[in-house]
Amino acid sequence: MNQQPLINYLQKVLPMPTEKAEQIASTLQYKFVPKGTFLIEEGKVCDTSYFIAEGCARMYTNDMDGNDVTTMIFSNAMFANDFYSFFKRIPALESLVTMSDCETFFISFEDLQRNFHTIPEFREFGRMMLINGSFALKQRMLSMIKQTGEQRYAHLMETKPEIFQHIPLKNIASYLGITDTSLSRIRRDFMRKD
Amino acid sequence: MNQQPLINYLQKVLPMPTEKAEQIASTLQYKFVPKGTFLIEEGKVCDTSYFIAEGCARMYTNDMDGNDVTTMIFSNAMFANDFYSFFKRIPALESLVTMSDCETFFISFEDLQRNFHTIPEFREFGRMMLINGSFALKQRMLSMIKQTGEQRYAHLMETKPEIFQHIPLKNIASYLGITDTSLSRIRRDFMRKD
DNA sequence: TAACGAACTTGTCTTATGTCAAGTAGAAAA
DNA sequence: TTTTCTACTTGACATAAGACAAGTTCGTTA
Repeated sequence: MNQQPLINYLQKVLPMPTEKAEQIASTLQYKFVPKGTFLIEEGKVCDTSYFIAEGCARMYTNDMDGNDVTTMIFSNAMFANDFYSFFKRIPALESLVTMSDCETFFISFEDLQRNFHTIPEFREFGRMMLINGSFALKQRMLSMIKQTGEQRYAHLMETKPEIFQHIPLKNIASYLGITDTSLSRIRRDFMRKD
Repeated sequence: MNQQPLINYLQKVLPMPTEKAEQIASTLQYKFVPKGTFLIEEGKVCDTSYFIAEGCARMYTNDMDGNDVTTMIFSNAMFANDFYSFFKRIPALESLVTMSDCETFFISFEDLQRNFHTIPEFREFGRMMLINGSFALKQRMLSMIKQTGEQRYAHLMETKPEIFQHIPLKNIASYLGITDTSLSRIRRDFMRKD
């Protein structure tokens, strides 16, 4: 239950004095979460927010044909949440499941609201996290328009190589917007190049 | 300078007493913006936020090959902004240009920050707008994964038919993630069906 | 040990979409 | 009026990626 990764994350998103970061960190509770645990379940209101200090999780939903589509991949030092369900208090449209044993710090909706009202830095931190999340989403959306599946794969390999150790390729494929068949061929071609 | 669309929008995003909405609305200033005006310019810090009460605008950026890619289309009763540039005080990566004469209400970064600190409802409104924006972005990203260009076109025709009167098809095509050639064929096939 | 199932690969064929180039139409400029 | 430009369309061909089906590999269960 080393809080350092959480403190570092808080300060990275919104520069603030270490004491403030420690104060905020102390409002989250440590929890070990084994592989295969659902942190968010589709259809239920998401009322806990998880910081994944160590480990890896996958958010997914089903499309009209019932196919499992990975919508987001969380790994070391990221906040995992369905903000839409969390803040609007409506059933989540997606599920979140751990893909490895995880070291997490969590906070309930109530405690988070209290923080919002009592710690201005937390408010700012929350805003920055939403803005950063939106930016990442927009970049990913643009990569769907501007790049090929192969380019998206190469980028993912560079930026988050660790996820390939925990997440099946078929799930990574849907995250990249391609089929598992295509990903398999892309990987074969990559092997041959190197 | 009828503020009603703005007041309606505020209350739609975050239900609040009409007096509160009117108070917030009074912190924005009316401005008529002719077609072809840049509200945000790539490379400059975005320090004004615009509510487009009436009219239509297009956000775009250039990809590596120098192609113009439409990243977002704003029309009646929407807030147009580059939050990433606005809140982080860094140069915008995109430009925003009006595609028709527009009736707008704008607010400066300073006034908005003041509102954040003095009007709790405004703070909540801002948070909700960010969350709604993220949700829309995620849906659009998923539509790039799960749907064909034709399906995305059909959806856009249903939800924002008005933009086809002001925005050239080539710009709409890049927004849909297809080429203008493909959009032209999709539209031809649609004509034949009906 | 054998059987099974999930993850992954590969072959074949199809399809959506892109690329490039030529052509049309209408508005704006000369 | 003629010219020019931009938006848009269309044809011919190329390519990325999907669909489907048949393996292969490997860990788990019986």
